[in-house]
Amino acid sequence: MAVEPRPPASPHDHQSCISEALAHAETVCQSRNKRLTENRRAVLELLLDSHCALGAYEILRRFDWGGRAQAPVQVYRALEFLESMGLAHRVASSNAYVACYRLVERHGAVLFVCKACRVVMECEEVKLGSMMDELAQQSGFTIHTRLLEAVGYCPKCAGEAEDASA
Amino acid sequence: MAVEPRPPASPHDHQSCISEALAHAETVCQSRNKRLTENRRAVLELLLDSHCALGAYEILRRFDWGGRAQAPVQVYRALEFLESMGLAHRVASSNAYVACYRLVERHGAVLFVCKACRVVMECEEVKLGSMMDELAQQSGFTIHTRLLEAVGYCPKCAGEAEDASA
DNA sequence: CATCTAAAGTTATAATATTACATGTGGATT
DNA sequence: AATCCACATGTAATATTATAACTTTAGATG
Repeated sequence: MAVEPRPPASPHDHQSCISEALAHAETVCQSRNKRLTENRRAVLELLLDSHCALGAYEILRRFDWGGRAQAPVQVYRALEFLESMGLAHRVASSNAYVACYRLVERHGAVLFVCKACRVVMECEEVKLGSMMDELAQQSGFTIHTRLLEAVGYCPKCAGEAEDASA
Repeated sequence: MAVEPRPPASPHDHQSCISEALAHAETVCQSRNKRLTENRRAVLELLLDSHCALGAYEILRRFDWGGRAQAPVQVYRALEFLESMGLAHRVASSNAYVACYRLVERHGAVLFVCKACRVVMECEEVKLGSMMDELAQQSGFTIHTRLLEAVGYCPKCAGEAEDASA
């Protein structure tokens, strides 16, 4: 259960990080016989751009509507699709959405959400997930989806908070 | 990390379960020098009544306003207070709120939320919590709050789903 | 009683999400 | 190519969830 190799707070080749994620998205969709349409792709790109949790209406505002009316429902539809493909995650603690940069199909995730800059760091949830399954089994509960989040400060923002108080 | 001794799906003495929780609430508030006012207590009682996740507006509708205007903000204020005291939890997966029946101060929780009947079963999160802490530490993240939920079917509703399909 | 603070009251509005129905589009089938 | 179908999009309206700003009240304390 190691931390992902590409923590957003540290420097990385963001362009290739994005293009790899997009290529992966294409693959995932093809393999499941779904279409990564223009809208869906555009929303994914918007999300991929920032490593941050964005609200649906923030996406809506940034979206290039090309003359069409701004329609929340379009954004939500794209998000729902991306989630179902494992290409984005809902950040329940802040009613927001974040792109997934991991090139892994069908996975759960632990999300570490920074209160200050909204960056989201994603980790594997294999061990945590199976522990929850165990707990569930003990009580006869049937799990469909798991939600694992922590809210706090990313390394960068934690450091800045320290500086300010010093 | 055993399942709580009072799983809501199984029969229990609900009256004493409620009154114990209320007594505990009084104690907690006193020990922290906070007031469990009428409003706060009334919202807590509403929640305690059902073992279920209720939306804020559901609480608002069930609330006895005694001639006053129905005000969402009052409900949210009470909920915020109860949460801060560890007497209720926000159910992030469904934007709802549930009473806490555990007589333990200042605790995290794993919530198992039934999609069908909305019952919430709460477990300790000690082990899961410390695993998350470990993960966080590895990546330099500072955790303030954790969110651990599973959505699925409680034993009762899972059974019914089986019956229906049989 | 004067004063201070936490809580409640009131009104308005912001932010998030969904429903319903019409229209378009790409791919398979004939 | 014409037809059909499933899926995706377009559009409008509305439901649901949450907060902001400001006033008034109630409880504690000197």
